[in-house]
This record gives sequence, structure tokens and C-alpha cells, in this order.
Amino acid sequence: MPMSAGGLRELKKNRTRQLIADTANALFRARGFDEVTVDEIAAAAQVSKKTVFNHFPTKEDLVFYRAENREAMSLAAVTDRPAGVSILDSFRALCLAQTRFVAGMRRDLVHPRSFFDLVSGNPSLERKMHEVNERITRVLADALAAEAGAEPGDPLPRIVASTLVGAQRALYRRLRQRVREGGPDEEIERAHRADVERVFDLLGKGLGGYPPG
Amino acid sequence: MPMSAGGLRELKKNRTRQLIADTANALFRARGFDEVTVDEIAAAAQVSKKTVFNHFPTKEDLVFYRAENREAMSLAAVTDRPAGVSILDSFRALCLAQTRFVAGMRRDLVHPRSFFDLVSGNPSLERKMHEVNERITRVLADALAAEAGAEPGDPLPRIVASTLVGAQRALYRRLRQRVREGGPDEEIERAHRADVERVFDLLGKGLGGYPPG
DNA sequence: CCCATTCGTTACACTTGGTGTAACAGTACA
DNA sequence: TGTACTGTTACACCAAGTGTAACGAATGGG
Repeated sequence: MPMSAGGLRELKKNRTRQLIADTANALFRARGFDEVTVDEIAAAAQVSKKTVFNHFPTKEDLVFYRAENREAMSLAAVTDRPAGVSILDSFRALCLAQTRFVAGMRRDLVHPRSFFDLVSGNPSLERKMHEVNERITRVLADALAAEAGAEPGDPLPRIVASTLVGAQRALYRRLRQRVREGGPDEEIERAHRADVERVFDLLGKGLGGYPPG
Repeated sequence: MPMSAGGLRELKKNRTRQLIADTANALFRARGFDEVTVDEIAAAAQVSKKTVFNHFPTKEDLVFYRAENREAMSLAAVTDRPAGVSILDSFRALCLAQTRFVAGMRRDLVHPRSFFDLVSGNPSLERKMHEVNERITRVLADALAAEAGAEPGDPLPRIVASTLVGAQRALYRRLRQRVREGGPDEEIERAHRADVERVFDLLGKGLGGYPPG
């Protein structure tokens, strides 16, 4: 018999999972990823090392356990867009909406190590990040191929998806940089809007004229 | 005193390096990446495990030690192109020229495991592959930014670079697929040319109209 | 030709990420 | 209450990768 989703067992399991992830991230932020061993995490969470690996296949997964909704949002921008809105426009809107992460970015800045401090400069975490992006690209490419009715093996959907995800990433990074540099929210939002327009203007008109001049 | 580049010491070192790489790749192709331990490689090459790691920082590097010229070629397509040729056109030419790898692809097919069989399906090797691509993208983005005179932090060069590298990869993969499916060289070349034109036509005209219809 | 230096290599001990297994303990359910 | 389930545990184990001191061949100067 399948267990009820709200059962006590499930509850405890989720608590354990959350406890492990929180403990691990607190340690990572305090001292850095490589300077914390899984044995330590297990000890601090009062759990066996094996239990840690039961919940998270690799040590890197402990850092990325939150970022699972990015995929859903990007996919929704393709599949759930209103009639008459092109994919490019839908993605532009998605990128514009990134300003809603500004508050979180600011909060992250006060930590001794922000999420991105943790990731950037650490090879295994950067690789994991690429993995996540690659996965999103693939999901998106599949959705595009389905909508376009592309024949199997057609490289176009993949290329479009890779471009859109690349643009999204670059714009997000740029936004984070602006937040780091400081300034009022309105200023940052205005600059970000300009960035998005520039990028999607280029993508809309084609790359043939780049660089200009 | 710096040792002369053609010294006996240097020669022996290079021989050792080559021996290790060849031994490792022969074992990998025969039995698969995960099924061969570094200890085995060292034993087969009659060398200590430490020496293997002295030459190749990670086990994955043993597989990728050849692919270092891809970066140079992509970069040259941007920096060494004739006057009056756009970057997009230069990259189209680069992609068209990929047909020169067809012979190598055919040769690879007869092995029990081709290079790509080895990489695809193995998480750590796929990650390493992404790492290589990421590096190429970054180098390209820097060159583009320099040529465009972009201000630091401008996301455009990065996005263009990511798109170009993405297109190159997708077209290469498509070409490999065609080779796997068989057929005469002329047929494959013709189909590849059509692929390249379709992709660069889209990139030139802009993504706004994708998918068509 | 000999001597001192350099440096690639080695043996060895060690750390750490990750797995396999069998047993234990609390939950679900009849 | 009894039984099947399942998350957790202890423990033994494997493989990747590092640090170190020492060995020995290549090198270059006197």
C-alpha cells in the first residue's frame, strides 16, 4: 500500500532532509565548501554519514537543493505563454521579472559567503551549476522541438534553447553585479530593463550585425 | 638555468606522459571509464599512481588531453578573419569546415567505444566536457568584448559567444549523428551544408520568428 | 671527468567522497 | 496485537587525489 503523503514517516524524513541541508549550508557559508567534510555535516546534524548520502547523492547536491524551480519557470515561459506571444517575447518578460530577486540578492550580500561566492571559484560546484543549466536547456529544447514539430535530430531547437538560457544567465549575472555595486532599487531596475531590451533587441534582429561599427 | 626544450629529460617526460595517456585510453575504450581504476592504469603503464596524477590532475583529463586545439580554432574564427567578413559569417565557415572530421568520426565508429560513447552517459566526463565548452565560450566572449569595445560587465558578448559555441556544438553533434546513420560522404556533406545554412539563416534573421508557423 | 644541482619519479601513508550490506527501530495498517 | 514496510544506522570497503621524503638519472659548471 502506498503511504499517505502527509504521513508521519514522510514528515520525519523531510525534517531530516531539511535539517541536513540547513546544517550543511550553515557550515559551508561559515567556512567554505571544501573545508567542511561530510563526516562533520553528519555529526553536526546528529545523523550518520550514510543518511546524508541517502538524501543527497553527492556533496554538491547539498548546495543546490533549492534551485529546482528555475527549470519549471523557464519551461513555463515556453509552454504556458498566452496566445499570440512569441517565445522570444515570453522570455524577455521572464528576464525582466528577474528584478524580483533583487531583495534576495541584497540579503545574500551580508553573509560571509553568498551562494555565488560559494559556487564561483569552486570547480566541482561550478560543474554542478553547468549541469543544472544543461538540464534546463535540454528540457527547453524538447519543448521547443515539440511546438515546432521539428524532426528528431534537428539542431535548431537546441540552439534556440541554448541561446535563451544563455541570455537569461548573463542577464541574471549582470543584475547581481549591479546589486553588488549598490544603488537604489529603482536605478537598478531601470538599468536592468535597459540591459534586457538591448539583449532581446539583438536576438530579435539577428546576430549578423554584431559587433556594430 | 632553464633546461633546453629538446633535452633528454624533457623527452623522457613527454614519453611518459604519452605512454600514460595512451595506456589509459586503450583501457577506457576496451572496458569503459568507470571500470578502470587509476591504479590499474599506473600498473599497465609501469608507472606509479602518483606519476599519473603528476601529469594529469584528474582521471578525466586522461580522456580530454587531445581536445586543446578546439579553443584555438574558435578563437581564430573571431580574431583572424579577413576584413569585411562578419563574425557570424566566419563562424558559418568554421561550422561548414567541420566536414573534415567525418573521416575521423568513421574511424571512431569501429572502436568498441568511441570517444563520444565514453563521454556520453558518464556524469563526470560530461561535466568535464561542459567545462571545456565553458572555457571556449569565455575566451570567445572576451575576444568579442575586446572587438566591440564593450564596457566591462556587458552581457552581450557573452550571449553572442554562447550562441555561437552552442550552434557549433549542435551542428557537430548533428554531423556525428549523420555519420553514425551511414551513407556516402557527398550525401552527408550536402545535408550538413543544409543544416549549417538553416541554423545561420535563423541566427542572422533573429529568433523572433521561431518557431515558424 | 667529477661534483653539485635539478627535477621527474617513486613508495607510502593518509584524507575524503561515496557504496554495499545487514541489522535495527519506528511507522503503517489490517 | 502482529506484520510488513522503510528510513536510519554501524561497519567494512573502494577509489580518487594529496603530501612528503627520498631515490636516481639528466644537466651543467669547473
